[in-house]
Amino acid sequence: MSEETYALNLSELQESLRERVRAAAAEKFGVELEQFPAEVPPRTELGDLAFPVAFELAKRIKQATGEKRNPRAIAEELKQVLESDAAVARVEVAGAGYLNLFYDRARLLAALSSSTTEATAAAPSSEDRPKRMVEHTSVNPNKAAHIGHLRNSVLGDTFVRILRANGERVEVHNYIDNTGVQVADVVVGFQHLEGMSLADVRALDASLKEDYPFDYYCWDLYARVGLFYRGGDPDAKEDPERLKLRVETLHALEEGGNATAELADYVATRIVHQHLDTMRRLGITYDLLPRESEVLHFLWSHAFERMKESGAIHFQTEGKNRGCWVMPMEGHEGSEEHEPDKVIVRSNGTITYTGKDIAYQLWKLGQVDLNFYFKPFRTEPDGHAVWTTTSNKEEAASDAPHFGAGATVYNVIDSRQSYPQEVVKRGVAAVAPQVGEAASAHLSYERVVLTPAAAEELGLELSTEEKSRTFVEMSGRRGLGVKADDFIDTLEANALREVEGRHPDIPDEEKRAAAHALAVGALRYFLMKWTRNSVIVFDFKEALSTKGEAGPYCQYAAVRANSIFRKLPNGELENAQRLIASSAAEGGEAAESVRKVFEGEIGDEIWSLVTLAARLPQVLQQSASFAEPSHLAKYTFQLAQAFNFFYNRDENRILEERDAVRRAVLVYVTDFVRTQLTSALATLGIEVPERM
RNA sequence: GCACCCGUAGCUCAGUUGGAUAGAGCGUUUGACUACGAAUCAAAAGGCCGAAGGUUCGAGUCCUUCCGGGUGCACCA
Repeated sequence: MSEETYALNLSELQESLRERVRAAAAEKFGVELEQFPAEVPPRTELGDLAFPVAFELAKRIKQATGEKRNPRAIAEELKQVLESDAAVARVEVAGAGYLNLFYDRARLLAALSSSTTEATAAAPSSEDRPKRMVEHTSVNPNKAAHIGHLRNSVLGDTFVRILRANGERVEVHNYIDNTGVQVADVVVGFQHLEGMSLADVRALDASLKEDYPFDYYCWDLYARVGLFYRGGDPDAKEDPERLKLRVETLHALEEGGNATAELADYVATRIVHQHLDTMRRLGITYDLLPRESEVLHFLWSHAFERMKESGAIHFQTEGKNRGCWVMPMEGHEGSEEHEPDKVIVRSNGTITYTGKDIAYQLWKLGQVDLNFYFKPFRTEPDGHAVWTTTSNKEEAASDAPHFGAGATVYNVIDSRQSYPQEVVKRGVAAVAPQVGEAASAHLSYERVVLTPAAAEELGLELSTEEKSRTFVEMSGRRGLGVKADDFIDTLEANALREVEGRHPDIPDEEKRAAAHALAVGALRYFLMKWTRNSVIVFDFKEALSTKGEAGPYCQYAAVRANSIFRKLPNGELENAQRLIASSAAEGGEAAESVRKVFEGEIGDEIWSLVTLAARLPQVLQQSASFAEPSHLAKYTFQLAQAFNFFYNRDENRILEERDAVRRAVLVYVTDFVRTQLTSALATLGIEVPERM
């Protein structure tokens, strides 16, 4: 390696160059720069890095001294400072005063490989790091998961992977509302519509076929209950008399220790397992499943005390909220119909959803001393243990991990809950000012809706009003939605057909594995390519596509790169790595011959591919700080696209390249790109199959 | 009424914390497979970035107003 140790990756190099600019600005112009941007020029010909800092300096100098200086002249002075860095080959002053830096391509190329292996070797997250709590999925355990739920889970899981890729310590929660209205409704269905006992439901469950499992059964049953409440007319209002069944059932669930609660527990637990099965197909797992029943029984009273002590809530003795414990929401306007205060405990003594949420959030942040009892829920095939909470002390495992006590909390919840989430954040801050609002983040996202065409494909009869709209909302009550398992099945079947056609000779097991990887790639990419606050209008044709901006496109680029290495003689990659490293270390002619490969139009193209691939750590960092996984998805696609462009050039055909140095560079670059691409895809939860 | 989100190519969307000539995919038209894999690539066409002001050396990006769409503002969960 080089005799001088300089930055190993681009962001470190960039930071050290920025430091040089900062120092030079202070020394030469007496200006202290705080934050100033460094950017990637729009085209490689313009350089690898640009500092549009001369404009800012000209302004600051004028402010300080009244002296008017030309930005170009300022840039010229900074130019020399930057050129003295060994990693910088040259600097150009462009346009009105841009400082454009060109890296020493031979040197940087050699430095990149070592930084990559370090960056992609799944940075171990040390125990003493602050813990990031991510809650996602949290699907009501009363029916099969649909595509809208998948957006939540994939978003949450991808964010978890991004945090981990940044070396963060993460704990993943999937909150289980096992005593809520939605579970109660399905119980009403079993008990009152079908006259079933727990034993009957168990027997039914055991008798159901694979293509119509329990969660699908409940999906339909739930829709029937919705219809039942409306007296059989989907457009009618809910009948208060029939709704009494719901209230009674809900009451029994909260009470516990009765047949209705037992039935509910069976339904909820059974469906949680099915949800976990569904999510596991996409590579999604959890550390802890906190259940509402335990939040109510164990956590609430302690959290309630803290809320009262801290003055975050107070008892209302008059007005509309008389008899309630409320939290004032300052800055939120009240009106005739809307009180500015938020009710936490109702006048009948029951707790609102928001109240429970604040309690749970306080626990996540280590602000409630009490701990739950934990027991193992199940172990995934890869050995990952999933835990849950329990009210039964006897069941409690003594070797449970230390859950809770996180430094920050990210809740993946759709944007309609922005206001309740705001209340939770403020509530936590009111109870625990030292934690404040900054510890709570709402990862809000827009929902998945259906095109009218997609809704009709699902067999729904649309009203003329709905047909004229651009989209139709999914509705559990109407039983309208694209079931997650159905959709994954379709994706896998389509992919299997394609693989079958291309590689009829490979073993069936490999075909199925490839089809699965492609289905996951298509689905996860499809759900991740949009920014969080963009509504996904689900269209079958688009969601099933594997062409263009899609997961399989990215996988295909990696597969093609890998297949080159299958055909390369043993040891050629290692030789290429040695050659690049030694040429950079020795300099002189050896380095010159490497530089020559990067000259000209094609050289620029190859170099731009290298710098794009090298940007992965920055993209990961940015995706984490903006909490926006779609940035990573977009980047991954761009990298795949850039590789395909490189790959399709006749001049870049590695196996036919005769020039030893050029061939070594091509091998080295291709290896670097496939490593970064594979790493980016892995962070998106997408695997690269051997063949596809 | 109040708060938040969105308005960019025919369609669906990006646009890197204010930077250089606003980009992709789909769709349309044309071309490239006895292959380092065509789930690919090349090329063409397509734009008053909702409107009007303002701040700035510089605005799709920031501020104000307006227009048009979405979502919240429960003692529901």
